[in-house]
Amino acid sequence: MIDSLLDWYADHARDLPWREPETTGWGVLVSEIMLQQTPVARVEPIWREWMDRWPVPSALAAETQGEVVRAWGKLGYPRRALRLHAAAAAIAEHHGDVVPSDIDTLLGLPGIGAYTARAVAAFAYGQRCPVVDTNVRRVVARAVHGAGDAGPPSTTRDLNDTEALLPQDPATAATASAALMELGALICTARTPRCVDCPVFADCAWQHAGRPAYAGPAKPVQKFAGTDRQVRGLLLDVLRGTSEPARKSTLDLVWSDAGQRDRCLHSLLTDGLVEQTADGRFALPGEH
DNA sequence: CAAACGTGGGT
DNA sequence: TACCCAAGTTT
Repeated sequence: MIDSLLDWYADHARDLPWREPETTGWGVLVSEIMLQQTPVARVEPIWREWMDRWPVPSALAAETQGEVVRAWGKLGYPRRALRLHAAAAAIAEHHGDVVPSDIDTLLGLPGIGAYTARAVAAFAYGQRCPVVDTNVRRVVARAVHGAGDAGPPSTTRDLNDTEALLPQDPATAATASAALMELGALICTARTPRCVDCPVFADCAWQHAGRPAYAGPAKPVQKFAGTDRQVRGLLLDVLRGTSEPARKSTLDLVWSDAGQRDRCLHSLLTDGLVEQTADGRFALPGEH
């Protein structure tokens, strides 16, 4: 199964810039953080800007938090920008401005969890370690277990299942990890899998089982309209758009419910995404 | 472990 | 038009 997957990947992998051989560990790390819960198409232009502007961790660390949040643009989940900024500072300070290759060391950095640590180890440093994201979990659920979709995550089982698929050679294993993710992104998709084009079709347990429907618990659907997330986004969007601090009265225009609006502004202050100036206005952090 | 956390494109 | 969903992490 892995051999046909590798053949397919060699022919069909997207030409994503962070996959170029010359990409540094820093480039890979930035891409992985940006790609968390965020589509490739939206990440690519921002990633290019960041690499031009901040080619090494210390360059990013030298910026204010506010400038980093502004440059994050509308990628979403802007706390990622703050954490990446903090990770860059730690890498510059404690790791010689080079992204660590050790998984446990990576896990100690802000914003880097089980997925991202292994993705960096594999894709930047060619290590043989299971890289489990939502794509891989879905591919494994179908191709290996014959289920219609992945059930709730189970860290140990997911890691073991994925590790069992990896070739022994580290560099090939890293490519296989990328290929599993690519298959999930392009062919073995969540909604309408393109099984007619699948390189693993002949070995797929889901096909052999007659493509049974997903039997597990329903996945919770995440609301957005009217939530604090939307209001926080609206508030932050105002501050990203101005170099001058904004008055409270300006921010009040983005949402009619005063209680919710104030709660959200307060949570942004708590998160460090917004700061209040000496004269009581509001701005992105570190820019006044 | 569940819930919070942005945003916008595809179906 | 709604709803689904996208390379997760943190609390």
